[in-house]
Formats: sequence, C-alpha cells, structure tokens
Amino acid sequence: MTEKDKPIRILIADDHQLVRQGLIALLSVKPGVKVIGQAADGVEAVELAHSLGPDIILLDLLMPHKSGIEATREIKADNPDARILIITSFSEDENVYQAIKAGALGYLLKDSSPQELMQAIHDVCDGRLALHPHIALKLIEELNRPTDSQPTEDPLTEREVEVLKLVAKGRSNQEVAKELIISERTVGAHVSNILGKLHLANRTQAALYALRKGLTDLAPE
Amino acid sequence: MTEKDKPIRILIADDHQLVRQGLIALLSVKPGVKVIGQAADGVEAVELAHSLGPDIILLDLLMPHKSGIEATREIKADNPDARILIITSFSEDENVYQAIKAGALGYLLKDSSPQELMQAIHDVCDGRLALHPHIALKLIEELNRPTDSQPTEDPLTEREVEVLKLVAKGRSNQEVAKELIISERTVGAHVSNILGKLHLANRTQAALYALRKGLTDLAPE
DNA sequence: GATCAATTCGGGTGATTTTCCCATCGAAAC
DNA sequence: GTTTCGATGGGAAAATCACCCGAATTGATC
Repeated sequence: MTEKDKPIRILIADDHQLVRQGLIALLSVKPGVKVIGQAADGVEAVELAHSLGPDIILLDLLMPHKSGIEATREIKADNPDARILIITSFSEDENVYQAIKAGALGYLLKDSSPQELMQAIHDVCDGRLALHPHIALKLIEELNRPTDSQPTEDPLTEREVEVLKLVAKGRSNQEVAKELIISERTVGAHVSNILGKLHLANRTQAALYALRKGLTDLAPE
Repeated sequence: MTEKDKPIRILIADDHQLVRQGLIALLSVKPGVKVIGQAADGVEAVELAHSLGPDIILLDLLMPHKSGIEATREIKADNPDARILIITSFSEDENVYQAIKAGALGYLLKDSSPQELMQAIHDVCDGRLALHPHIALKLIEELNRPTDSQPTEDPLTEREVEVLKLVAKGRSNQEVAKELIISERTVGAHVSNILGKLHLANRTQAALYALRKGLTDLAPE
C-alpha cells in the first residue's frame, strides 16, 4: 500500500470470539491498520461489509449461518470493489478455488505469522493476490492437470454423497440399503464409485474423507 | 488466584500460529499473566511443559502429531501438578470427558470472551475447575446416565490400542500387520477383540470410536 | 426423438473382514 | 508351582466388501 496517513480500515469475521479478539489485539499494535468492526457469522459479515464499507475484510471460512464463501459472493455482489482476505484452518481441500472464484483476493492459513498476515493485508488492500505458499501450490497443481479435461475432479453425485454420509457413520452396506430402500447391490456400486472417484482404498478411508470434508460429524447418533 | 506480585506463567499450544499469536497479544495487555512459551503441536507442548514448568498450560485439542488429550495425559504423567486448560472449537463431542479424565482442569470454547478466558486461567491456576457452561451441561448429562452403571467397560490392552490407531487411519489388516511386524491373523484377532470389547459392529465404527476418544486425529498422513 | 447422466439392479469373482475353534509362549499374579 | 492374562499364530467358515461386466429406468438436455 502507499504510505498515506489514513490507516487501512479492517472488518474481521470469525465465529470464535477468542480468535477474533486475538486478531484484533494482534493488529492493534501494528501501524497503518485499524479494526473498525467484527462479525461472528457470515450474515453479520455481509451486513457490516455493507454498512461500514471497510478497506479490507478478513473472513473465516467455517462460520455458522453463512460460510465464508457464500459471504464472499454476497459481499462482492453488493460491492464489486470489496477486498476480501480469507483466513482459515486447512489447506487440504478445494475450497480455495471456490473462494477465489467467489471473489476473494487472498487465502491465508491460520498457521501463518503475524508478518505474513500484515503482508497479505497490504497486498490485498492494493488489489494484489495474496496466497499462502501451500495454497498457491495447490492452485498451480490444479491448473496443471491436463488429464482431467473436465472442469475439475469428478464430483460425487447427490446419491453418492448420501451413501457416503451413512458409510461415515459406520453403517454396513446392508444397513445403508435398508435406510435408503435400495438393494445391497446398489449400495455396493455406489461405494465402489465413491472409492474410485476419490482414489481411496476402503470404506474406512471414505469415512475419514467425509469427516474431513465436514459432510458429517462425530456425533454418536 | 491470590494477589501476588508474580505473574501467572503460561504456556500456549495451538497448531495455528495466528491463533497462538493472537492469544499472546490478547494476554500481553492483561495484568498478572505472562506467556513464557508456545508450542505448535502436542509433542512440543509436552517437551516445553517439562522444561519450562509453567503455572498453566493452554492446550488446543486438535493438533498434529499428538492430540491435546494425549498431550494432557503425558504432561500429567510427567508432572501431576501441571494445570491444564483445554481451549478448543467444538462442544458437540465427548472429548470433554476424556480431557477431564486425562487430567485437564478446564475446558473452554474458542467462542469465549477474553474475560472468560482470564477467569478460567485464574480458576485453573488456583486448582479450580473451569468449564464452559455448555461443556458443564454436557458433563452433567453424562453423569446422569444410569445406562452405564457398570464399573467400567473392558479396557483395551496396549497392543489393541496400537492396532486401533492404525485401523482409524484407514489401514487394512494386511497393512497393519506389516507396520507392526505381526501376522495378518493376529491383527484380525486384535480387531475382533476390539470390536467385541467396545460392542461395535465393524472397523469403520472402531475408527470413529478412536476419533471420538482422541486416540488419533483426522490428519491425512 | 435422441442423448446423456444418474440411479437402480443383477451375475460373478476374488479379496477382505469377522468370527469361531485351538495352541504356544512369557510375564505377572496367586 | 500353578493360574491367569496378554500377545502371538493356525485352520476354517461365513459374512462382508470391492470390483468387473452389463442393463433397465428415469429425467434433463439437446
């Protein structure tokens, strides 16, 4: 950013109050930036982005009511000039592409240093992309994939996701069949397709995949 | 805590650097506390807890290499007087019981206010329990469950836990056998015993059990 | 109307998992 | 010394799972 006397006005959205307050405390000692608002979920973030008109918006991806990606879309729809920097926990999923496509200028992992955060804030504020090295790598890998001429990877169908969710609860094929009112054979076919699409070896790995993706949780029942 | 002039010496363990630094920044402006160390995973946390001897240890539950619960167990084994306060993201699982049983004195959600954090730190430092209201409720519910009036369940042997951890990573019996240098038959026997003791139907359920108990985490590899 | 993807079901096959038996060995407990 | 328990294996059988083939139905799309 250019060296003006006006500080960068920041809006922070994260569902964890301690994380939010921590970021604010962290930024409060940095020169040239000023936190002007905070939101605890995606809905609040969209509202405050509209009413406050911050220079930059720090968004967590996992938030109740409205995810960071949805919030990004709506904020950009409301104001195409909004500068959004995603801050989240994991790099191992393809939310990056979604976020960038939705209009985010930056994607930072929570496992970054305060220096990296400041750098990213300045970059995004000046309209530059700010991607965490790991993220950038993922993005490149995705672009350099000539094998899949399809838009992206093979996505699971609706039904497959349904089956996967039950597998991730520890159900057998027979139990899944009963719950979905289909034959065991069909369940087997779905599971087989799921494993093939995701390049997994067995149903336990499929269950772990579903948990990582947040398709289901660890609640006993 | 009593009003002495010595500040409470704190060790912070969280795998996300930004969260860690945020908490430090947050605590740095509070009187009576001082962060003397930080760890990025469970292993580091155990080491630093031993070498620094902090008054209180703030532990995240989800960390690479060693979960917060495992770290809690080891820290308490090394020093029974250690005071551990768990800070994590979700209330919806029963890791609380595991954490408390492992020796943690407090369990705070990341969606808490700085005031609540300070209160919890002081409580734990003085040897009092510090539970988030939601957490306390869960704990009460668990205690008022007459179904589990049995003394305890059949505990898993050391070897069985070892096998279970690998099963929970999606390994097949063959792979487990190779990793533990035993025959596939023996692995099968262990798995069978595990399922019997825990009253589970299949290995995927065993994997879910291990995740709920904090025996392992969702880290891809 | 034709095409395509998704869903459904089947036959068949082999691998894997799970559960029964059983036995040996060592350590710990009585 | 005897007993008990854990870990280790073996044989065998059943159940389940994973994968190959093909095919009928539906619904959306062209």
